[in-house]
Amino acid sequence: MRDAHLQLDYQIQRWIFNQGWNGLREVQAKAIAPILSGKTDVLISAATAAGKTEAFFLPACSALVKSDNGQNIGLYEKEGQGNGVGILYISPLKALINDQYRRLESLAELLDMQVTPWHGDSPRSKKNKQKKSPSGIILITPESLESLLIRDSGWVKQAFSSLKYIVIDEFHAFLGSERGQHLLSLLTRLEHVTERLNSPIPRVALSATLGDLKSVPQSLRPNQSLPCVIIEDDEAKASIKVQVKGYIEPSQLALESDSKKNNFESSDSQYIGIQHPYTAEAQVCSDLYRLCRGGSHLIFANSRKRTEMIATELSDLCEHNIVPNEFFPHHGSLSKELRESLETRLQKEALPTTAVCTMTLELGIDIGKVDTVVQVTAPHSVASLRQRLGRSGRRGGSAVLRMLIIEKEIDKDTSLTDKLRLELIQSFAMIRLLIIDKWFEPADTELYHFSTLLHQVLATIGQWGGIRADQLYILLCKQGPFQQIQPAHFKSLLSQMGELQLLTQLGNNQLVLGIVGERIVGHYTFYAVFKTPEEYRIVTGNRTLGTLPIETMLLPEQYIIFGGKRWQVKNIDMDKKVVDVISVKGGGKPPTFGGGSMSIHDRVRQEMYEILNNGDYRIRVGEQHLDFADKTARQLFSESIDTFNRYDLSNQPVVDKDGNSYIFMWRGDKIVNTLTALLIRDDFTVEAYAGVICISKIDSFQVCQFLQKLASQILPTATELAETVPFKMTEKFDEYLPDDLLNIGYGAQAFDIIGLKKWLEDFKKTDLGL
DNA sequence: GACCTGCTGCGGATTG
Repeated sequence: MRDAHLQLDYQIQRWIFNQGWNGLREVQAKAIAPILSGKTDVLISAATAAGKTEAFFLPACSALVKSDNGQNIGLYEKEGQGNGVGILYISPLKALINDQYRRLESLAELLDMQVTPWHGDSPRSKKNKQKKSPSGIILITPESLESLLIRDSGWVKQAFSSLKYIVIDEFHAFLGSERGQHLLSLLTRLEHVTERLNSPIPRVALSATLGDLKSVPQSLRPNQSLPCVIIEDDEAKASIKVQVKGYIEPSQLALESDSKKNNFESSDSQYIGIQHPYTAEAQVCSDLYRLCRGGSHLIFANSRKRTEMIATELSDLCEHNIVPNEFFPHHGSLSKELRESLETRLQKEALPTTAVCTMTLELGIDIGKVDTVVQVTAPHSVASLRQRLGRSGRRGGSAVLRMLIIEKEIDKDTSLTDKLRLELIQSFAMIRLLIIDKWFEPADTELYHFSTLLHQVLATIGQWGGIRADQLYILLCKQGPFQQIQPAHFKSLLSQMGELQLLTQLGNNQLVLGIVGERIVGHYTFYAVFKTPEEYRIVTGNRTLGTLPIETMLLPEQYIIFGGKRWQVKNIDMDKKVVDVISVKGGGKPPTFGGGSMSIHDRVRQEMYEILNNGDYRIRVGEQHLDFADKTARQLFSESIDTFNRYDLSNQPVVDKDGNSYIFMWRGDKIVNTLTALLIRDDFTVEAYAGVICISKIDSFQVCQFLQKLASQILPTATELAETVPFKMTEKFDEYLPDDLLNIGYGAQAFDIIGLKKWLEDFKKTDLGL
């Protein structure tokens, strides 16, 4: 293995030597032979910054150089043509393509190889050069590849006819999503147009470490026409340090009496900011200021709204204390300029910098390592917690994670779910699953993706002009990734598309685009398969601050927080989708951002039950119990345990309170959704929050009777249950789907009938006292 | 009581 690099082209060995590297990393050495062979797919799974991209590009470029030596180069140059593109690199982010382009420059120059960044913002000149003379490496997004296939498939056929490798960066970011399904379909269509279905182009997937590696090759190439070699990074993991800090939000009553007495800065508060009533949020910001100032940190705040509030508060604290600001927000609605200036500042490491961010800084973009990662409010999944934690741990030091959790002070009005401190318990559960079990949520690769299938039908017809239904089915569902789609589903889809004039069938059985289909495919927003809310541009003077998805009504004179500062709305142009704002000092109420529902995994909820049932969240290390909670978090935990025991939740899943019944399933949202939908179907008044189902004005005896009855019945299928749900359109092209497919797709995504069945069987046993 | 990603062709203004 130590001499693995000797298999590489001499010039590439020289390049490695010139980098001053101390030999190749483990994954880099292990990847050389399978990639050079060019006969298999390869999955390279390694932690961030383990040199995955070089692990691919060094052997791949080596293979490219060798096959080019002395062959036809003179002839092609004379004709003004290249000898075809050798490597197609696909990335989920434009920013990653730009990073990668910079990193490849020196190697490409040495090998005299053309490298072309190809996305919506990359220069037309570079694309034109590549168009004239296709060769070397293209770095592209799935959407740009779609546009090439539809608008210029003749060129694609010619330019990619001798393609040697397709490499997909950040493969885990695609896995299981609509966009991932789109990508796989694009790759099949590419093999089809270049007549390579029988001699497949090797696919190389680069990914952060994944849960179940064995299942990934199936996802990388659903038709299994090439084997796959898995290369894993075994390098020792750094240690992790975790702390959970609890905060108590004073009840409304306490706040009111506080403000009457006018003692805003109460005695135990270390709050050092602008005078306003004590809130847990203010205490959180005060602690963040103290913990983060002077270092380099990431604060994940879960929503853009909270991200803005915290970033603004921290900047205000800097101003108040007359020190330079070092806290900046980073999220998807901020302009590219604001985001990039922060990314550059983090990268340079010259000034202490803390980014308050959403998942925009979770993956991809190179910002180096930071001192610590802070999570404010519980993360939505163990997988994202893990990815965020991976950003911490400079110079081989331990990764440091702080979790700040706010729970409400208990008074007479406190709800049962609030008393259980479920957000805190969820945080504990996620930390334990990550550290003890080394578990995180797998991607759901069982979904149908009908919306994306409809998109691909339109795109493929757009690409070929006309195609027969049976050819379309074979291409997309047999050779391509839509392997779960039955011919009957496909027929139903096509006839609905015909009725809506998305397509038309000609006399010779060719399907062509209909009037509506032409309009959809012709519009530039067609290429992406994912849905985006309407965005308004936020403008002050001549400067665009960024964009904001507007779901609730925004009014003139209203105050908003944006880009870490306060603004007042002056004018709203509905046609141009522009909001004019002016900078203001002083308070304001931000608008609400979007809706949506979380999906907590089964295993997280079961771990929460285990913690409460055992009365212990600590991590056992040998004889010791490691307590990662601070004093307030411990107090909140003991309140939770009190409530858990008072209602006998260990044995009793249904309890009465204030005339309502609560069902504690301790299961994931799919199973909770399933029972909720069944209760609604049978006319109960139901609300589900944090995995707890509340049924209004009914006693637990009646609920138990209903559950008993349900346990002995044959449950409806997920599709049948979906028929009872009024609003099911979640994806971009759902509005064109026939009802039967919409129900199948929604049912598979939202419900888990088997999971509910198992829970009901357990319930039956406990309820009968068995 | 959630987040993120991406996209064309062309007309007009500006610059070398």
